[in-house]
Amino acid sequence: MGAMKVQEAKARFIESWGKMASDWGINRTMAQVHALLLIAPEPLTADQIMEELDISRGNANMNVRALVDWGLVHKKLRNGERKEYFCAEKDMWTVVRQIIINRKRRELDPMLKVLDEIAGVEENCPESTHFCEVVRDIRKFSCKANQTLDALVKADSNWFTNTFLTMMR
Amino acid sequence: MGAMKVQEAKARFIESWGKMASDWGINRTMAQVHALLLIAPEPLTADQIMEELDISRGNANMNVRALVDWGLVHKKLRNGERKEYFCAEKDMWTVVRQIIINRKRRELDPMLKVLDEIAGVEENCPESTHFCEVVRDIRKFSCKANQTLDALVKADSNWFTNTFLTMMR
DNA sequence: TTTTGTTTTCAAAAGAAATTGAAAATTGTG
DNA sequence: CACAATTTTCAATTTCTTTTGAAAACAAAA
Repeated sequence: MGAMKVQEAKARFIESWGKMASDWGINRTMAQVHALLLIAPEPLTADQIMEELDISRGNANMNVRALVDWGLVHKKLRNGERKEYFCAEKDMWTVVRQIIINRKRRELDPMLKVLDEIAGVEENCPESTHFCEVVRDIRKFSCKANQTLDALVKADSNWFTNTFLTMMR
Repeated sequence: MGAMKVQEAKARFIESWGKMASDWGINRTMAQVHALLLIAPEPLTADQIMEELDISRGNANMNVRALVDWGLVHKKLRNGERKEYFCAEKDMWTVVRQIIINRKRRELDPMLKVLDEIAGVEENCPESTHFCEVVRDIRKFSCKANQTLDALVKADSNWFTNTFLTMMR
């Protein structure tokens, strides 16, 4: 069997990255734009993104901006040019760290807040006692996960790949 | 400020659990059924789930079955009764482990397979060289994540809460 | 200031996903 | 077997999400 052509490989990468993201509750197009910029050797303009992915200007704009908000894509300006160029953060550890930071803030933190509040429910019958037990257990666990993620975010790339993973053997 | 009433707290828990899940690409109702069973002191029937969450029979059936497939809910039969009862796995470590196992199999594994395939693309121009670099970097990272998750799944609850998290300080 | 190139917005349309509910299938019981 | 209780299925519907594209806003240059 012959080796795959680079154009086919790129298309497969963009498709899979998008599929994976949408499984994880992230807009498919946002992930495809991210994938496209990850494998682009040079920064791209909005027009190039529209062209490559065959999407509208509004869509391209929205999703590029979301990626910039997530800290996964950077805006680049070239002197003498009015167009904006975009390029993806290529360091995988930084990419993962940014994703952890964002999802933690948007999803884990609000859940922890709710758990805190409902853990203080009045406990005056067997039903509420059982409820409190379950909630406190989940709360304890979530706090640990929270701490772990904080530590991971602070850790640097080498620490992660070397120390942490060797230990995991 | 007075303590929250248990009925309100339960409703808040079910709502938040569902919200969090849908952010993560999981059917909201599936998570609400899960939340309901987590805080139910006794196993519930399909009819009780329909009643509590105000959903249709078909919906209740689909989502309970999905939860059983995920290993998060167990079917219980009472002798002399034809109805099926359902109760949630209450051990949080088991819950998290099951979720990791399922999502890994459904989403990480297929992505790794694609990365393997496209990492072998023919490398005969600067463009394909850059592409290969990026893909191999992502692949290396994903393999590490994969190993880490495997180790986590094998680890037991105490190991997680004690060893791992203490180290994370 | 006016023109021109570029980005942003957002209401409407299209598309995807979840839900319903009634019919069909299944399963235990007399 | 026939009956009754229960679960499962799935086409039609509803609901939620994403995308489009044209108009508005913006910003650099003339």
